[in-house]
Amino acid sequence: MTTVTLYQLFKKMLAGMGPQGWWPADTKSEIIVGAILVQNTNWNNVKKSLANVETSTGFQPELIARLDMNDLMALIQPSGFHKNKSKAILEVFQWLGVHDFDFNQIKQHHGENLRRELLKLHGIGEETADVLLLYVFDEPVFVADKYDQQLFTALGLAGLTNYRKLKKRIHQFDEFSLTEAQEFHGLIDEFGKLYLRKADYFNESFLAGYTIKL
DNA sequence: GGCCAGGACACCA
DNA sequence: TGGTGTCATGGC
Repeated sequence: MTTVTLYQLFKKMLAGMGPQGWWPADTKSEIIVGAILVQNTNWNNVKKSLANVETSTGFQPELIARLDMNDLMALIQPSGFHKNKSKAILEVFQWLGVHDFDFNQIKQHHGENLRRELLKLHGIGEETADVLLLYVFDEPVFVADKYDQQLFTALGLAGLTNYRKLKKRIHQFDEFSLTEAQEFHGLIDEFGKLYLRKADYFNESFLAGYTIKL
């Protein structure tokens, strides 16, 4: 058994898998729409919806904010939950529009309250809020999604049964730069798809035999 | 043909 | 706080 720190785990995964280039999108608007659409949904379904939204808006935030709810529902129908998700998308983009879709201005205006403000928006929960902080607002935060919980459980930690419990146990995240934090989340999710979907897969991975100390 | 995917929310105890 | 049902679609 080899014990690693969180940052050592990141380096190990980066060496084992290579850079993942997350988030896979060309614009911040595309990241936001994708982050909402992917909630409990396979990315392949999300891609169909993203293509529809791109065709109709070019991911111009002003156009997305002005979409008719029914039109938006039709565009994102392939990725499921289109009623909830269309509402979430419109709320977020109308909220962004208050500050002219200027992400730096929004960040400055809300300061330390940015995460709390994001959580007030309907359809934005803890994970999506952290994803937006990490990939849209350039804050090096840790995203504690289901794959993270499974990974850290496989690495020997007990009791990580939900988002907050894991999030609370991550103290020493300061050593991660922004790009490293973005890469780390991508690595963990891609690792999860390969090695965590079934119980035994982890033991076949390059992390078998490792434990983590937080 | 059932299961599930890069969650969130309302409702309940 | 913590657990459960619901929301929808497409791939396997």
